[in-house]
Amino acid sequence: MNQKNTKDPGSGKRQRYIQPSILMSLKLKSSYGYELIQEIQKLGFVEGSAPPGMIYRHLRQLEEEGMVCSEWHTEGAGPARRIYRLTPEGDDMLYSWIQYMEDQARKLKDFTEGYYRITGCQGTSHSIE
Amino acid sequence: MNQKNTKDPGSGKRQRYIQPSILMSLKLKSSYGYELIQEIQKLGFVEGSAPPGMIYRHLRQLEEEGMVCSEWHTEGAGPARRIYRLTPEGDDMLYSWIQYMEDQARKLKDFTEGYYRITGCQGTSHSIE
DNA sequence: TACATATATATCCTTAAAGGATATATGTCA
DNA sequence: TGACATATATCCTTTAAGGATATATATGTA
Repeated sequence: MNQKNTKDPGSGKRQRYIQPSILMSLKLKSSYGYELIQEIQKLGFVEGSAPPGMIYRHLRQLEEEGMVCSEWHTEGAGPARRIYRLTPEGDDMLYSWIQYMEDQARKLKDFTEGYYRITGCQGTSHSIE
Repeated sequence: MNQKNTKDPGSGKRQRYIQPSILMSLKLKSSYGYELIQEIQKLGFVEGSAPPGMIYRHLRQLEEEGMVCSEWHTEGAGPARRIYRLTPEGDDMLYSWIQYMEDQARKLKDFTEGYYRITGCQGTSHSIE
C-alpha cells in the first residue's frame, strides 16, 4: 500500500503559506530577508531553506501593497539590512489569513474524516475494492 | 478590523484540492465528468461549479498516469458518457493525499493556535501593536 | 421541420504562485 | 589576498488553476 507514485501530493507547487508565514514572523519581531528565511522555517510550512528569491519577491510585493514597511539599517557588522515591519494593514491581512487557514483546516479535517468513515478506522487497509 | 484588502487570502489561485476530490468521488462511486462537477462540490473545497475544463483536464491527466480508467457508456438518454473508475494505483494515490491533508491540517492548526497564543484568545482584538 | 434546451466532452489561452538559478556587494578572518 | 558568511536583487521556467469557447447528442415543443 501507498506505493510511491510518479506524482506524490506535496511534490508539485502546492501552497506553502509563505506570505502568512512572513506576516506572522514580522508580527512576532521586525526582521529582514535573510533572517526571515530562517524564521519562517519554524512555522512549519517551509521545510529547509526557502529560496531567497521567493522571500525577497514576497517582501517587495507586500511593501507595494502597504502590508509591511522597511528601512535600511547600516550600523552593525556585515552588509546593510533592510528591516521590515508589519503595518496595521498587514496585521489585518494576517488576521484574514488566520480565518482562511482555520477554514481550510476544518475542510481538510472533514475530508479526511469522511475518508476514514468509508474505509474503516485509521490504521487498517484503505482499500474497499 | 479585517478590512477588505486588495488581495484577500483565497482570492488568488490557491490549492483547491480538485485532484483528491475527484479521486474521493470516484472511490465512492464510478462517475463521469459532467456528474463529477456536481459531486465534488459536496466535498467542500470547490464552491459553485468547477469549470468543466478543469475537470476534464484532471481526468485525462489521471488516466494518463493510470490513476483512473474509463470506458464509454452509450446506452441511456443523452450524449454518451465516459465513465471513470478508480484503479488500485488511484486508490493508493488518494491515500497519499489523505496523509498529506492530515499533515497540512495539523500544520494549519499549529499556526493558527500560535497566532491566538500571542494575540490573546480568539474573539478579542488581534492587534498587539 | 425547426429551434431551444439540457447533457456531455474537448480544446485552448491566460494568469498566479512557486521553483530555482544567478549576480552583486559588504564585512570578517586566516 | 582570498575564502567565507552575510545580505539583497533580478531573472527565467514550471505548474496549477481560471476561464472562454467549440462541438455533439438527445429531447421537448411550437
